[in-house]
Amino acid sequence: MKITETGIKTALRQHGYKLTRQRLSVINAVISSKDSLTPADLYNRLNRHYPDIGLATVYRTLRLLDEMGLLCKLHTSSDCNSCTIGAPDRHHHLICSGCGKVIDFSCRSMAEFETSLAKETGFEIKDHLLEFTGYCQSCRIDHMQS
Amino acid sequence: MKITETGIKTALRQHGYKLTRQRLSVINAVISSKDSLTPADLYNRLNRHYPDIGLATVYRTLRLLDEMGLLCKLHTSSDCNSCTIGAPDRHHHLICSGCGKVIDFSCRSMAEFETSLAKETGFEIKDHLLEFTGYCQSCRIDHMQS
DNA sequence: TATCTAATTGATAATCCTTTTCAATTAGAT
DNA sequence: ATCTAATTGAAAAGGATTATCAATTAGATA
Repeated sequence: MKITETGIKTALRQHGYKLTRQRLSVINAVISSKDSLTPADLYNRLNRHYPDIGLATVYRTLRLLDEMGLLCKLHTSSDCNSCTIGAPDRHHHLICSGCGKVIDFSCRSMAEFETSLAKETGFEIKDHLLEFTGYCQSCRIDHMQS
Repeated sequence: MKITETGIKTALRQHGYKLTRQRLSVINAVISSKDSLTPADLYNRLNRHYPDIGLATVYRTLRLLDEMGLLCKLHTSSDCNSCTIGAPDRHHHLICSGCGKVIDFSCRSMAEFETSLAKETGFEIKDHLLEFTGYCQSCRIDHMQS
């Protein structure tokens, strides 16, 4: 299920949070980005068109999204605080080491794997995090040419 | 392949690093712990028996282990800086949300899955990170009793 | 629409966590 | 035993995140 601006607005209202200009601009920046963003990335990007936004508000809005289960944090080798929009309870990402692009993928066999792993180990699995890193198609070509 | 104190000593020598009391104590603390430890955890634990060790040395030793490819960082929901000994290039962990215990597991089918995913998406996969969180066998029992 | 109130904001200070600096110490070569 | 460069601990510096607080504002109410 894709998360839209409308969906997030609804979620904010349902949680009793106000729809402010600042929150909406942060949310739109996260939604419209193809790659993952750190709080500082977001702040810099927003500042170009909206010079008065505060860094604290960026952090606060991200925390809000996180609380509502609409933010997904990535954990690449270099950075653990960048994020994308998305339900964080099941992470399935391809992250390009070249350009930072994030590709979601679905994995039907994961549930099955989880079940057999739980049976083997006696572990009650509640969540998982699965991220592949490497080079996306266009970055592979760039690599070959250089 | 299990990583031992002897193995790490050899690695230090091969990289031209000196075998100091401080390094060995940090390394032993990481090796002997069943759950993952943050730098501060390590520092506090070491301080009990070795009051003069500096926090900076703990950080420096962890970085050294990381450089040599002997440290594996975990990324649980609450914390991204705890670590265990182990090759970090292929993460396969079960992490107990109750007691923090970390269980390694092997996954034969992952390579196969990786191949088909690469074919589907054109992505050249270099690394992955896979962590399951939940409750280990003994914590499940604790939960039921309480 | 005007008014009201509590939530929200930006700026700044405070609080982490981590790295750097530097003089003193020490491992390991000779 | 001596020497030298690596290593150390303490403290300062740096960076990221959170808390504080007066001013502003969203959204409810009349």
